[in-house]
Amino acid sequence: MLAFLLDPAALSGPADGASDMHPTRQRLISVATRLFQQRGYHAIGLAEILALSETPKGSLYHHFPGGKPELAEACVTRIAESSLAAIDRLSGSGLDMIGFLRRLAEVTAAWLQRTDWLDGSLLAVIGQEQGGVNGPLSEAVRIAYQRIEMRLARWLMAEGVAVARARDMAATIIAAQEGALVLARSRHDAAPVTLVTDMLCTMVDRG
Amino acid sequence: MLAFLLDPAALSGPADGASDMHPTRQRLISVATRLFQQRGYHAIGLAEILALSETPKGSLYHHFPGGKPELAEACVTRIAESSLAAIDRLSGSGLDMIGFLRRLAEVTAAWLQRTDWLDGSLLAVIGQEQGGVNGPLSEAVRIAYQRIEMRLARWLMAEGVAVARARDMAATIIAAQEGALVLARSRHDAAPVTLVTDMLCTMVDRG
DNA sequence: GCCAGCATAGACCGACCAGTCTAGCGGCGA
DNA sequence: TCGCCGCTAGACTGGTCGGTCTATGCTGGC
Repeated sequence: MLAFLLDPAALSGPADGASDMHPTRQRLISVATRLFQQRGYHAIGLAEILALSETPKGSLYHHFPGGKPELAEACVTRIAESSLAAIDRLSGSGLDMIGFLRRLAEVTAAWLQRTDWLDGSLLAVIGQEQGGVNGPLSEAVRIAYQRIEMRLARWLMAEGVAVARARDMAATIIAAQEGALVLARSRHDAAPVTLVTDMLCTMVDRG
Repeated sequence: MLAFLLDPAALSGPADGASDMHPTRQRLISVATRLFQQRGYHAIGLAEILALSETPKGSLYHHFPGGKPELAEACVTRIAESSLAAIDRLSGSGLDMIGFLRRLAEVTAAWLQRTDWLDGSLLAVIGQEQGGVNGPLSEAVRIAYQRIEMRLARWLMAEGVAVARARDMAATIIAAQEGALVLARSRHDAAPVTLVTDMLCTMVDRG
């Protein structure tokens, strides 16, 4: 979910401990992530990824022998790690829970508008497309959500929320944000993000 | 969103005023809806739809001259109309708002488990895949969400909610439910649906 | 300078895609 | 009985898909 804190700029930011990654690999993941999160996994052909990233096909299969699925998996993992880093950044910035949620809504709304509603949640779109299919890709999405949820819960616990409740609240926050994103993109209107955030704030407020 | 009240059985139920529709057309929409909501628009080939519905290609293009996009549009519209009918049915059954949300959660959880997490929200997956693309298909999704939201808001108003607040609450309910569905499918666990419903109930309770 | 390897480069392939087209079925009105 | 027409039927096509393969840089260690 915090996935949508990310824009292409953030993707190549220092938050990702990926400076040691081969530039071609990095470029492929970056371009593929953007395309996948805009139109999903199946709608994007390798040709488009290769053209936009100015990479020949041979390089793709050198860095990702598993082809398209492996590349998508790398994108999912990358999004997860960037999200974890974003949570850590916020948790170290002195914001309380309400402040965090408000800030998240601001960033999300700005991102949606800036990308002209083109970008969406990579995890949501790939997760939905893979559906019940039990492949490594849907497994990667599941793990990504789980990791984000746990990190979020850990922070909520540090803010004084009880253990069991923290897990539940984290899942609720992620679900509500993802849904708001779906609706906001369809309507070309950031209002759902704000509305959902209001609700989350009262939830957090009451414990 | 109430989209997910629907399973294949419900789709061919009497709730749809489509008894006058040509059986082939009906069969195509029914099968295509199920496939699309499981794996999205682009992952499903016509061959699969035709095989499962035992329909030759000529018939598809007879009933849907616009081809795959027109078929998908019909699926979206059908989902919207079934959702409206479902809302009307519930609003006439004497349930209060909390009762409605609880019932929705029950039905959704049961549906997810029964379909082994294969089925998802047609509107969400197609909306995400189409992204910012301004085609008739994404427009159909937008309109579907809008119609569902308005019908839901109308009912909330009948339950005593103020006009402006009803619209906001309706959007929030849809967003939260859609997000819960995304997370639940990925985790193969209906808990997010319950969690989100708890939050929605307190929202509705406080007005 | 030379070799070894990683990495680039893109021609090429069979499979599959959505969509077109012609042919034929079957029931109903004249 | 005949002809019409809504509908079925599926062969066929051009294009695109993901993936493979061979050839060619390019560069750091010797």
